[in-house]
Parts: sequence; C-alpha cells; structure tokens
Amino acid sequence: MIDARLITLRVFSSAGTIARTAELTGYSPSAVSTQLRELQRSLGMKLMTKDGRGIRLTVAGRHFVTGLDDVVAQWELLKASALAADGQAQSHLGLGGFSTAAAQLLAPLAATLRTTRPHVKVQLMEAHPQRCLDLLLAERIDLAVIVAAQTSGSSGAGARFEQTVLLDDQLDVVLPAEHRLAMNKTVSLEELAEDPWITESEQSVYRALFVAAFASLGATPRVAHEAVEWETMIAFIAAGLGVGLLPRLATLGGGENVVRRRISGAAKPSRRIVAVTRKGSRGSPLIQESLTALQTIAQGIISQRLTDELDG
Amino acid sequence: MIDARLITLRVFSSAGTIARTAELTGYSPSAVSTQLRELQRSLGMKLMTKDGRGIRLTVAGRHFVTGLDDVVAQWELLKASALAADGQAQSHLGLGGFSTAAAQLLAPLAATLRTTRPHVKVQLMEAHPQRCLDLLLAERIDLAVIVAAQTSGSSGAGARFEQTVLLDDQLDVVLPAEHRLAMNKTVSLEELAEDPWITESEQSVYRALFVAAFASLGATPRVAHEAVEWETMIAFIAAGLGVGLLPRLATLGGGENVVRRRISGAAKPSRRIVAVTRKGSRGSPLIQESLTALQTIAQGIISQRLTDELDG
DNA sequence: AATAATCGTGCACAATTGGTGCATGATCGA
DNA sequence: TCGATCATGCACCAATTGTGCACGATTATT
Repeated sequence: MIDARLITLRVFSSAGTIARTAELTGYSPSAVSTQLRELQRSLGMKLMTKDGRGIRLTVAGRHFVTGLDDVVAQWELLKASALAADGQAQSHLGLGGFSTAAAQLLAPLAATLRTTRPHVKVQLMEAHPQRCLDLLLAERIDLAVIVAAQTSGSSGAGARFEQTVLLDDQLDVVLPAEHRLAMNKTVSLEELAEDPWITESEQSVYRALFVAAFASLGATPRVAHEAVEWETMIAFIAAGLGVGLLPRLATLGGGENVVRRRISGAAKPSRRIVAVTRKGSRGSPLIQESLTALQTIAQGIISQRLTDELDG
Repeated sequence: MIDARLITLRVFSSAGTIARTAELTGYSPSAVSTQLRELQRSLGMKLMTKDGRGIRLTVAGRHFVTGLDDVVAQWELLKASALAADGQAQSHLGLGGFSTAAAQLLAPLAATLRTTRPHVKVQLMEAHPQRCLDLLLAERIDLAVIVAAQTSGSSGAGARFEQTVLLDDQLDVVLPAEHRLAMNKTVSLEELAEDPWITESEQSVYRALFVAAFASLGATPRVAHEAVEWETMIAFIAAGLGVGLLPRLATLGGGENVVRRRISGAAKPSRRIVAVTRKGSRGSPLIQESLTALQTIAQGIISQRLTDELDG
C-alpha cells in the first residue's frame, strides 16, 4: 500500500546490495535498480552513491530511511487498528522462522489457525533469523520466530520491529558416547572448560551465547571446529572431535555414539526465542491471535520440558 | 509516492462523491470507483457503504481517514525535511488561489520564483477557497492562498493543513454614485444599517464576515440581493439596488456610477488571507521560500495601502 | 598478473496494471 | 413521470513496470 519503491528502499538499507534486495523482495535486480533510481528521481534527491562495485546509502539516504521507518510503522499501526476496529481481517498471513522454530512453533500455529480462521491463507517460510527480519521488511512475511540477538539488529531494529518473548530454550551439552562424563546425569560447563568445542561460526548468535556462558565463569574454552548445521556438529562430536551445545528444542536426530546431557552449575546458557513483527502491526487481530497462540504453544513446550525434567 | 488510492480516498472524504473526487483528482469516475474498491479489497475492510444514489464513508472508514491524515502528514514532513537537508529541490510547484489572490499575490510570487529558481516549473490555478483545499489534498497543487474561514474547514482541517497568515484585507463599502453618503470620504456601517445590502450567498465566507460585522454593532441589516461575483454585485449597486462590501484588494473594475469608500467607526470588517499547505510540507525549501516571498509581497501591499491611506 | 566472481545498469521486449469511455441500473428531485 | 445525478461494470487501450540478457566496472582468487 505504501509505495513498493519505498519498501524496496527499506529492504535495501538492510540488505546492502541490489542483488540481495532483489532476492529478498522477489524482484529482479534490474527492477530494483530501476525502482531505486525512479524513487530518487521522483523525490528529486540523491539517496545512494556508487561505492566500489556496489552502491551505498548517502547520509541523506540514511536520514530518509530513518524517517521512513517511522512513517511505515505508523502506517502499519493504522492498518492494524483499523482492522481491529472493523472486525474484518486480512486474508493472508506469512510466517517465517528458523529450522527448529518452524517445526515446533510455527507448524502448530498454522494448524491452529486453520481451524480458527479457515479462510486465511497461511504461508510458512523457513529462513535464518537475519533473513527472517529482511523478509519481514520486504513484507514477504508478517511474523517471524527467531532467536533473539543481543546485538539486536544492526540498523535501528527498534524502529522497525517489535518483539514478543516466547520462551527461553535451554542449551544441553552433547558428548561423545565414550566421553569421560557421558555417564553423568548432568554436566557443568566448568567440567568441560578444557575440552575442545564445536560451535557455529564467529559472529553467529550461538557463538555469542557460548562465549557469554563461559565468560561468566571466567573461562575461554578452545574452539576446535565450526559447524553450521546441528547435524554436522553432532557428526563431529560422534567422531570424538569435541563437545558441543545443542538447544533443547533441537532433536538429536538419531545421533549415534553421542549423548545429550543437561547442564548443571552456575552457568546455564539458553537461547531466547522471540516472535517478531513489523512495528505497528501487532494490533492486527490476526497477528494478535497468532502471538497469543504462539505463547500458548511455547507454554506447552515449557511445561512438557518440566515433566521431562522430573522424569529424567 | 504514498499510494495513489490513499490520496484518492482522502480526497473523497472531503469531496463526498465519486464524481467530485474524479473531477478533483483528474481521474475518470470509473477509475476512482475502481481505486476505492481495490483499496478496500486489499485492506480487507469495508470503508464505504451505499447511501442513496451516492456512497458514504463508514465509521471504520472515517477512523481510517483520520489516521491516514497523520500518516500523510508525517510523510510530507519526511519528504520536506529530507529535501531541506539534502539541498536538492523539487522541480515542480503547483499554486492555487481565488481570484484576487491569484492576481495580486500568486502572480508576483511566480515571477519571483522564475528568477530565483529558474528550473522549477510553476503552475498557477485559480479556484475558489474550498476547491483550493481539495486540490491541495489531491496533490494537484502544493500551496494555496485563500480567505481564512472561521468555520475552518468541515472535517478536521487541522490534521490536514497548515496556515500562514499573509495579510488582513480590509473591506470597503461600495455605494451608488447618487447615494446620500457618496460624497463622504468615509462611511461607518452604522450609517448604512438601514440600507438594502447585496452580499454573497448564505454560508459563504463573505456573508459570514458581513453578519459578524453588523452583529458587533447589534444590527441585522436587510439582504436585498445576492451575487457570486464582485462584478455582478457592483452592477447591482450601480443600478441602485443597494450597497455592498468589497475587499480592498479587489479592483472596482471600471465600475460606472459607483463609488468606493473606506469604512470608519467601530466595526471595521476585513478578510484574512492566508497561505495553506499540506500539513508537514512546510519545511520544504521551495515551500519555505514561497511562503516568505508571499509574506514579503503581502507586506508590500499593506504598505502600499498605507500610503494610499495617507493620500486619500 | 590473469582469471573468475560479483555487482549494478542499460536496453529490447513482454505482460500486467490501471485508466478511459460508454452503457446500465439505481435513486432523488421536480 | 421525466430528467438529472451518481456509482459501477465491461471492453478496449495505453502506459507503467518487470524480465532477461549483455556489458562495464570492481574486487577476490589463484
């Protein structure tokens, strides 16, 4: 409704390159290029400038985008409150989430919505957290479930998104079956301070959690290997290459030769899973209902985990 | 830049009918009809409903428009401040004003802009005050010079427009040449309380001024005839049908058999001439410059009038 | 130093969007 | 009852807007 070119600009401000913007918005690169040029022409101002082989926002451009964030947020707010007041509801809802969230939270949500709002077309989309945010910007999805980043978004995420905490997903350790602590019911991080670790790549959310957990103990463990997928990490661990952290929500996936153990002791790292919406859109009935449903589902998971806790 | 359909909706909220909206926006009626329907469909809400042979905003629709006013204002603000910060300027400027204003204020302004901003395409448009406001809404013009209405706009003009006072244009009386007071240098309204008057139609701005002026004297003079154009009124007066009020800025236009006299005494009615812009757009360099230029021109007129005063 | 990879843009072409003009049905005023 | 006004549906048409590919430029790689 807000001019598509403005949305494109907003995505570009997060994506950084025309190519990525095109991929996120679903346009072709030349379309994005044209849109942005046309936008500048019709505004009568230079928003971007060449920078090496790419392009980059000018100072004016960044200011403009900042202001645009407010306008878009207010527009979303208007749309949401109008929908809420009118009783009518939108007919389409795009949901995004990273792997485990998509499986454990979004799938039940979609199932719920199918019964409560049969006429709403729900579209699921699995994507990594940062990509979820970009898709949110690009209006490809309306709600995303991601892992909260402490470095909460590079460029003023507060002006663009709103978060709702769903649950704190505690991390377990995964050990080789023949590990010296494999027989213990629980393991503390202190006991593993000297072990070689397998984590995600630098600058990833999980690496940050990992570092923070050990920093609180005054230790800096050795990172022996890096993996992107849990499955890869588990394979490494099964091969005896080290130990690793795995969120409780993530399944071990038939991992042979590895055991999962709860973490005891002072440092109990967890990842915070949040639902994110475009700023202002939270008041929409459909979003509202989705959020509360998600919280219910999350509650269910937490209590499920508690009973597991008693069993284990 | 904001979706055209939203602008159309805004205009409709002021115009009231599809036909008038079409005329104001420059679209055909069927285009407006389609736009508004499409808007409702893509928002998933009913903004308007049939009402007799026309259509009318629903409650939800009115709320929506109210919120939309804020969004549009914020967007204008963003655009203006971005232009101001960037130094660049828009290439087009639409000016609107009612007859005398167009002649005496807008023409000089256009002349000034032609020298200070040669590359800006200025477009003049003469229209009645209410129509000027609608054209402003429809983005056909960017600045209008109108007579301030004390009933300042029907539907929340404050949320849509911003005013800048230019000058107070005093009203003179016009008398038939053979009138008993025609020889006096000045005439007071009290002396004319019993005369038959010729004014504009009920509910017009000038009628309101007329009524207010006499109300302050505790009198309610008799309105014998009504005229829309000054010229018509003057012709009536020349024919001896009554007396009338004429703004100082309005020329007598070779009126035979009539005389113009200053008003003395307690009640000195005047019409307030203001410049109006869309809310938020005032910060744009071009608008800014136009406003100050207008004030300068208005000052010139006032001082010109002062010297006349001394002469007369 | 040379080659490959990536990025943005320009252009011809295609398709969808979006507007016009006219006819129609409905409502209101005289 | 007739005419006027209003909104809308439809066929047609135009202009905007996106695609696909080629190209020049710049950076990374070997």
